[in-house]
Amino acid sequence: MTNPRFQRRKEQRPDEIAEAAFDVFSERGYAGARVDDVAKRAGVSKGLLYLYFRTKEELFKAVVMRVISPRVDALIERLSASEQSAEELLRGPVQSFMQQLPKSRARVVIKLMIGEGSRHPDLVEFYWEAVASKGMGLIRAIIERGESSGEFRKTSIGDTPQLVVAPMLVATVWKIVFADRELDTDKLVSTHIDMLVSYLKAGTECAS
Amino acid sequence: MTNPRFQRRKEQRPDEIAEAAFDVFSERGYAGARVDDVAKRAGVSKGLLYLYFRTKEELFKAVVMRVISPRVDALIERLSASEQSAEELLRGPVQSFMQQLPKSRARVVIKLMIGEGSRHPDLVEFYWEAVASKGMGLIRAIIERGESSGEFRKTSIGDTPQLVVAPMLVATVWKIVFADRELDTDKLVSTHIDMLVSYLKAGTECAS
DNA sequence: AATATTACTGACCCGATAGTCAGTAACGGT
DNA sequence: ACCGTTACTGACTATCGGGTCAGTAATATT
Repeated sequence: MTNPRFQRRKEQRPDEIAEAAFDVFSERGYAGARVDDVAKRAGVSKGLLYLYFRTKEELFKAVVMRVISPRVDALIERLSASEQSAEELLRGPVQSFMQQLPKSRARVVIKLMIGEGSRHPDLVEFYWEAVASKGMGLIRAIIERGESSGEFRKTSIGDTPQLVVAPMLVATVWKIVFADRELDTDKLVSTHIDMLVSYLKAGTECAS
Repeated sequence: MTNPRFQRRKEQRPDEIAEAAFDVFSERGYAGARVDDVAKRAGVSKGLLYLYFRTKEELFKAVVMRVISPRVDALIERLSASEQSAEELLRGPVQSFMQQLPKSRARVVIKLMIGEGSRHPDLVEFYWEAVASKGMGLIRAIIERGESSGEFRKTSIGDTPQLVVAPMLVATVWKIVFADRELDTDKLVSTHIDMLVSYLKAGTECAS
């Protein structure tokens, strides 16, 4: 009846701990999360956690990087491989990505960046490099593709890609703050995309 | 040479303390702000602070309420008194409000709500009552006025007033997270309003 | 000038929690 | 079966910060 008190699993530990940390940070924010709780949730002692992550802040960074990077890279990959027209891209993958994110776990990262980013400048730097700038670049590229193919007229949207992404952010923030109060995320996004596309194409369908 | 060590200024203290607290919360967030620092910045002892505010949380609420309510009420006041058409309202006061907010001090309240709202449910409740629902109602009223006067066609924008306000939120969040990295707030907002209005009026100017 | 009132101070308390480390036990090698 | 290595434990320390309160001094009142 001597089942071992623990197992030695050097390989899996960091991932398991980061996963647990993600949950705890989601619920409590950075400052509110206790390292003890992270360890407990990972089924591990606090000492072990500190063996893999030098400080709480280090842990925080690891979490953000793990959750975000894969997602962004996957999207970029998918879109740049695609042969679709600009409008198809916007109405298809871009729209569905924007609809998913506010519901996904990743939304918590947005919360953390807004709430605690100012005290982790190098994390913001990383986020900018790995996420924001890539995302903006992608949007800009799509708009420009549409403009040069004649699908879209010339507008100033290309200069402010944030505009395309705006409803996603609103939906995300709304869910973070007002969780329960109903908001139809999908409709918000699709209405916006519809508006956006018709703005970009204005003058294409009827002579002004 | 005996200038008094302090003055008794019962009336002004709460405001001064709230003001200082606003600054400290801005820089550090709720959890990161030390009550000692707030007191110090207000030029007051910690004990006095606790004479006017029962807990740190109470202080937090007071700050949010002071900063937000006046602003919102002023806007509502101004708009409901106005005789302008829906389009004029959107292009005028609504647009300029949306351009101002991301630059104003009030933007920090957004940050606090997102970052720490989940641990202060009654504050979220207050914010919903005093700000969000009023704001959404106002937007909806403007859109509906435009629809019933024939300025605008029937769209689903009226159902998702968050859409109108989206670029303001994006600009605000952008400034919070990426402070230094340039973003032309004014252009972001004006482009969006332009897009919005032309979407709402589509079919009015050229037969489809 | 003496007294009463109360706005205000700051040293203190104490619970919470980030981070440490001496010791323990799982597992691979022989 | 007996090491030797090291992944792992959990009790401990140090510190930080919210909240208290006995005392002090600025003003009002007489």
